[in-house]
Amino acid sequence: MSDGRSTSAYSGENLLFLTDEQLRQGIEAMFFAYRGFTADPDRILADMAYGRAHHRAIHFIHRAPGTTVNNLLNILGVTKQSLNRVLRTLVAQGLVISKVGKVDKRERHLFLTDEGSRLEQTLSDAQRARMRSAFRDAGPEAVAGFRTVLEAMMDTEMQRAYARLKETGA
Amino acid sequence: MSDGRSTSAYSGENLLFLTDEQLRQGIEAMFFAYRGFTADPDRILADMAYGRAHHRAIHFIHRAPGTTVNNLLNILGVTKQSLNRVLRTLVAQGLVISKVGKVDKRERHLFLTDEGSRLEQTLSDAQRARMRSAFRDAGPEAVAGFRTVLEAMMDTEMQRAYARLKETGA
DNA sequence: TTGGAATGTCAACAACACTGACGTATACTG
DNA sequence: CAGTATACGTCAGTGTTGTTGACATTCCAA
Repeated sequence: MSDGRSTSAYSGENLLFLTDEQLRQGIEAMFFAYRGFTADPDRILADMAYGRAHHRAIHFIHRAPGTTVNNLLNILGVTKQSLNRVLRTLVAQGLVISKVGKVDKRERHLFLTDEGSRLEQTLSDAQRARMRSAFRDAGPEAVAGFRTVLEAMMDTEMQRAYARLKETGA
Repeated sequence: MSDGRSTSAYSGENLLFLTDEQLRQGIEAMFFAYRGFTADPDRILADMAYGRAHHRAIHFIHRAPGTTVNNLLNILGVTKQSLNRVLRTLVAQGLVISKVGKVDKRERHLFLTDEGSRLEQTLSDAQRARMRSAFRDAGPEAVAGFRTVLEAMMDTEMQRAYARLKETGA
């Protein structure tokens, strides 16, 4: 280990960034960063009767207005019972509207009300502020690398979902 | 917004990577990637009576053998009662040993048993495999950027905890 | 030595995920 | 048209993980 060439760290090209120690640091960085990532919205939601699950639903309904329940289910990766519990309270509190589909009446299309939009704005402002600060500190090249690694870390279905969302927003 | 210079996208240097759209993509990338990040250990743990909290405890006990409950508490960012429940089951199942401190008998020092180490190995192998694959696909520069952004996204206390862990492992 | 701070444990409760089962309305297909 | 599949909602039960509150033990300092 003290040699520097005996660890298979060099094999044609420099693979030092793939040592177990580097991977472990990446894992721990991911853990700590995700805590920061959710900290601000969590604080805001703690005062209301909502939690992280509500935030996620609100985020993606804002992102893709008119999305169906099934679509949201696939994006969020939870069971319909779990999503339904969240959605039920959001509709009851007047943050979300559920409209029967016109072409397919089995479907329900989801929209944020004005009040729902306001909450979404408050939450995403807080989360964006932290992301912006982190991006600014790190610089554009680091940000590009950040995104590249994250995409590579997703399951392939999620890569597709992510790519679809990217397109509709750009 | 259609001008190209009116959006403050250019102000001395190129700040296009700080648009709300870019930030939103970063947020969603973080969300989807974290799901992938935890998916493999979660699958393994689902078959046992353990969950993600057990994984985290095992990870950091492995990382810093002999750590106290209080120390672990600060790293994990949960209440001591929450951690205690997890530790209790791990001790009961013989994965973790809790030793009364010699200099301060109030403290409990935590260690993995052989069986605990085996589980840790299984879990981290799975998680590392995904991380390694993502790192390899993305390349060393992207990985450096990834780490830079994640560090900037942490709370300052967590940055310190992360830095301390980095030192003890390198 | 006594009172407060630190450390850890036990108990009860809330949030949010899961499975399984069922019901209703609508769409599709032979 | 009959039968099947799909989309959505709901009830009931369970498990993990977080929370607060109450409490015991140990240490330390006034």
